[in-house]
Amino acid sequence: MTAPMIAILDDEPQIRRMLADALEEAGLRTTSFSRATEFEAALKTMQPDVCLVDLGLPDRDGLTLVHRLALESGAAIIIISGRAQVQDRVTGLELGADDYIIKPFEPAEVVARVRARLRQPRAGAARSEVAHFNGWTAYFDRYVLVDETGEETTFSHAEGEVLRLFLDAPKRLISRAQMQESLGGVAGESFDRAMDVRISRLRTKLREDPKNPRLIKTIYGAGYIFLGDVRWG
Amino acid sequence: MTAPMIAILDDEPQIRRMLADALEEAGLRTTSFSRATEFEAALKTMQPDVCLVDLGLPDRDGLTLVHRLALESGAAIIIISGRAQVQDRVTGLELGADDYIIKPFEPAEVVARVRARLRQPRAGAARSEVAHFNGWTAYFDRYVLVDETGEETTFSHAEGEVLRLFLDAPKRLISRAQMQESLGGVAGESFDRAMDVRISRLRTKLREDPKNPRLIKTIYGAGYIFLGDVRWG
DNA sequence: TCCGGATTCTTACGAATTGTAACGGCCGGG
DNA sequence: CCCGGCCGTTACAATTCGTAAGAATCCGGA
Repeated sequence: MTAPMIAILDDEPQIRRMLADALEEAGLRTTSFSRATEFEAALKTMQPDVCLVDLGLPDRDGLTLVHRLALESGAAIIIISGRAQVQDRVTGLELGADDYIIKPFEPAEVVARVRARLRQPRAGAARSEVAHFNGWTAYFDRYVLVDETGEETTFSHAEGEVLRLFLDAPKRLISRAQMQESLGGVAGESFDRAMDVRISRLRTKLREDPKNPRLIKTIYGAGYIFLGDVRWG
Repeated sequence: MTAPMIAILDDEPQIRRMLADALEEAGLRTTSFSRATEFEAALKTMQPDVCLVDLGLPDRDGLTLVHRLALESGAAIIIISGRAQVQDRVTGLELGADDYIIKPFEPAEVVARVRARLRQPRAGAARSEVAHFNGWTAYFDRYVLVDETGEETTFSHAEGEVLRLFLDAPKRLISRAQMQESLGGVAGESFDRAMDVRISRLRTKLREDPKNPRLIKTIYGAGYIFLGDVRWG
């Protein structure tokens, strides 16, 4: 497991230095850029986990850059800026930044905020279509489920939706309402039964013992919990 | 598609109001709490997407609460605090908060920061909920109770609520009133009987001798005491 | 010690929730 | 047009859990 990579974009050398020192001391890797063009070129080959971006760049409008980053890269974005107005902060965040730090800043706080970003699972990082859990492997692109002996079963689209929901939030209660929402059903009505059936079918494919389900657990009156150690990729 | 739910915890009514107004105007749902105990009780049934937590609470240490939240709930946590020292911010963030806003704040910025949190996919906080006591092991995530010989019994959600209450406060008197509150029952009514039944069923699963209960002791006219050496984890 | 009222325990029952088998409509490929 | 898989619906079984009711227990006062 290599250390997370933090990209720094700032035109003032001493600020780059200060940030890089603090972050590296915290056990993170860094790369610094002084101009947006360099930075963008580097992004084609590099995938940083967090980008620290100064808004006051000479060669490009910082906010546009932030917006593009937010849309295209999977990295978390932290703006570092001398512009302290509330309106600046709001627009920065609305354009997709994850945090906004005002100059002058304390390196320790920057490190803490970077760490907070690293705790989040990365969003855009091209989500894998393969998940492993408790001896099973699910290939969502092929709609195939493989058990530990290598035997294959296919699952349908509807079953896959439910399975993905579980694998995205393992060991957490998923309420019926949440499930309906995710599965695009209209509340109330007899859609409840449809959901039950989906889950029932999925349980069958996972060879669950009806009396003692190990993976998909029902919480009466509340929802479901998927117990399983999930690893994507 | 229901709007995301934001939980607000602050002891000052006017701040709660200000936050709730701003967030609701932005199309989000809110629930407010003035005390940590209320808040924690509500979390058992509710799953907010973001929690706004004031650190200066009268009835509990805010940082401890934040730490527990970060470990156990999947929600994003934003601290709102009057304490403006860098050190405060760093420890808050290190303990698991996702953001740290200093009072006095601009509602617009809070909304923008909440939105930034909502853009992230929720992390799957897999808390291991295991407690050992007197030869028994309770797995709350699996709703399973294992005795010293390894034999398994499942317990229901309602039973689990009671058991958790006991394990959280061993060797302490738990009054009926407290129990009703924690179990979400409305006072008065005939909910008393329901509680009796829950405890009765739990006693059966724990193989208590009705004449001589070793674990769940009744204090006539007062409540119950759970005797048992509890170790979590 | 004995008695009576209050409190708590347990059993039985029924309403609500959830599981699953069976049926039938829909759709795409021969 | 037929066939087969997918998927929602229906119907009925199984589980959970609150309520009612009677039994058991506790405690203070005679």
